[in-house]
Amino acid sequence: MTCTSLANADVSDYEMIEATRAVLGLVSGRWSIDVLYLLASGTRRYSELFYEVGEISKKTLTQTLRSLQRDGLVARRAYADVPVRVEYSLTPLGWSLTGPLMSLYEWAAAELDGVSALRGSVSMPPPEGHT
Amino acid sequence: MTCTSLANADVSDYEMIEATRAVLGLVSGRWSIDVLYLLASGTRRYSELFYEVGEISKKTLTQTLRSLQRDGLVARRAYADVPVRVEYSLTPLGWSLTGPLMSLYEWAAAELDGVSALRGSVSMPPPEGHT
DNA sequence: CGGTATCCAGCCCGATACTG
DNA sequence: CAGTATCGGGCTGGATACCG
Repeated sequence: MTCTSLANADVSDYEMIEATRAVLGLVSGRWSIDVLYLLASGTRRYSELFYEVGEISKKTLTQTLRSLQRDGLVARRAYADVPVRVEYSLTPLGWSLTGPLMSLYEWAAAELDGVSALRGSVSMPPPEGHT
Repeated sequence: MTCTSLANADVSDYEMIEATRAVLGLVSGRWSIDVLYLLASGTRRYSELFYEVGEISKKTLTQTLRSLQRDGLVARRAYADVPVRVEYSLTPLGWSLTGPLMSLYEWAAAELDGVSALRGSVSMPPPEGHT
């Protein structure tokens, strides 16, 4: 079976593939992770996200936000103030996803040791020559 | 800090974002997960993967394999037999990644319960609550 | 401030055909 | 069997300008 690291060996490969890929799809956007992590540290206004993410365009930030919103990971709240104010935050579902996401980070930190190998492009020192 | 769900609150947001995105990058190919899960259940020949993955093209399968290979997740082994034979398998690093990947699947199974909420890609026929 | 509209570039992926 | 070569299409994301 596939899952030696877990107990539920009764689910099909196909089901795991589909589901895993679907989850990956939720955060596959170029900036999804950035937005998720930023919102994990607190509610933000649109312009705060725009500034803090860095090089993102407004169009793409909006797209990213809408996508996360549609998937139920992020909540949008608009206030009728006169310079308009909109705040984004993580939903409970969004929060729950930070766990699995952290396990990916943990893996990187443990296996790739400091992530230095990941910056730019991943170049692993070959544990043994592959022919 | 950001990580209320974990203990290591001493790493920067930036570092987590970079690392998490890097890991995501390793498996971001359309077929990476399929290949990884398939290889997780045992070594396969090229043609076996080609058949088992389903709708993938040879070019894309090769690309996916090369990418996973470059990242150190998959090992390639060629035999000089006369109908050429090539076998692919997971490296220890590849194996170690199946854990974090499973936690993504677990999340989907727990939070999305049937994956129906996952846009378009996953078409679950009739929801006959299995628990 | 918080977006849209429009145009455009790059990348990933597929189909088909050919090769050692 | 296990690829490579070539052409092409769709989708994501960027730049800029404009709007309530």
